[in-house]
Amino acid sequence: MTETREQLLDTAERLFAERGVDTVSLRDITSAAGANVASVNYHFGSKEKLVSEVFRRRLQPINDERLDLLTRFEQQSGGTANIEQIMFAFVHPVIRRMSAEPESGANLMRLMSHVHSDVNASLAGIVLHDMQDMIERFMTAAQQAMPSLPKDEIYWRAHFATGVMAHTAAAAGLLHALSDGACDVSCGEDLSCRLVAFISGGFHAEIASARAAIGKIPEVKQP
Amino acid sequence: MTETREQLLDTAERLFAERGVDTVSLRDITSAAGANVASVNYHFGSKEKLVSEVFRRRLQPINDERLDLLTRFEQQSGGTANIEQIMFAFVHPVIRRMSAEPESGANLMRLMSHVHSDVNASLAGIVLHDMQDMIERFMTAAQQAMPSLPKDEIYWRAHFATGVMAHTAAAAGLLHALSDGACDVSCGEDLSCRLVAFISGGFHAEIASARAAIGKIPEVKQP
DNA sequence: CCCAATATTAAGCAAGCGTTTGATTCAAGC
DNA sequence: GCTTGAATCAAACGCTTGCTTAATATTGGG
Repeated sequence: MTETREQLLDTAERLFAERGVDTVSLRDITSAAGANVASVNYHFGSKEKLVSEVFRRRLQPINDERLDLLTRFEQQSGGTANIEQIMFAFVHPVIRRMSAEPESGANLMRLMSHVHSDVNASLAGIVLHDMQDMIERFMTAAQQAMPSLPKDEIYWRAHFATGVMAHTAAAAGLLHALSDGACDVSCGEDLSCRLVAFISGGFHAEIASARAAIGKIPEVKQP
Repeated sequence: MTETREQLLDTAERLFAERGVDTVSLRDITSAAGANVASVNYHFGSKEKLVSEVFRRRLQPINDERLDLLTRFEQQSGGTANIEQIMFAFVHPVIRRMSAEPESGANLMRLMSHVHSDVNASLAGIVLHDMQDMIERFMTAAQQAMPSLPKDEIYWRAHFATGVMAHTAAAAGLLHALSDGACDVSCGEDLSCRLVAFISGGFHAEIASARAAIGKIPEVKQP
């Protein structure tokens, strides 16, 4: 029967999202899924392979949709997409899923945050391997969209952009609490555009003029 | 002797930064510190209290410096700081430490990332309590600097800004690898300004014009 | 010098971990 | 109706976890 296998994946995904990969035991998963402790090792071989499959199952369609969306923007614009379009293609496939199905979407958001923080080294290794092609594709697209920026500056800002998305995913509940419920993540396309606006604003920024706006940097007392 | 206590804090900080709080055992810490397993419970009472103290010890001076810096910017500008100054005051106390002492600085960066991702709920609870005053102070300063933005929009963008900094902290090593060493975090004030430029660019952005730049959103094939 | 307070030690506790095993159930194929 | 292979099960394996205990070592003040 393949039903138990699916049940294990669904339950593991939910628990990983709620409490993190390292703090969820096989017994937590199997008892919540109504299965035997041995079923994970029977169906997947080990806990690590289960983890890998949980992430792969969600990330693959997202990365496919990202690439698809980027390609269509490029075709639509006659070869080169602008930075807003590139970032929308990167962000929206995640946000869309999150707002379409609030409960499983929240799981996904929190799963994403585990991927982007390289705390769990083996996890990052597993997942990033699948994302490498997509990352490269988006990097060259960004370089074409912003030809005046040096390559390493592109890297920095893409890094910042990833941070915005990952953190939005990771700490959405925290923001909801801090803002007394005024901010939540249920309005998909709006949130995508809000994210894209912020990130693109960052990409268009000039360091020199920001430095000028800061002005004189005060001395601080060193303890 | 207070020497063992200090040694435990230093060692725990290093190991937490390298491998995360949950995956480091008391025996890992004590053996690396050359102390007995029981010493943690003797000096701190429990593992959780050790964790709390590790974070508090680093975050308190940073938050103090953030507030100090913001106050001086406000005095210098006659009451109201601009968004670049506010974000510099938020970001620089972290970045400065990181670049001043690369090894312990890297620890700090990765520690910060653990704080900002609310994966470990109890950890977030412990640490955020100490940060609440600082957060409130910066939120009202940001509202004064950007009076045209609605309050919840300020929340969103502050949330994004935190994400940029946290992710820069968390995955600095990852960026170093992806960019073949072109990007690293050793140039303190430069990096602070780079971060401030990106974040401030995001704060100044208009959602409507970003939405316009995206144009027609292509349909994607749903699997 | 001695005594009390502080600090460190080895040993062990119960509980939980991922994984393995060998028996049992179950649904088809001949 | 028996056989075969896949799926599930209870039980146990060896190991690590955070924490406790009771004995020992170290220290500084009277």
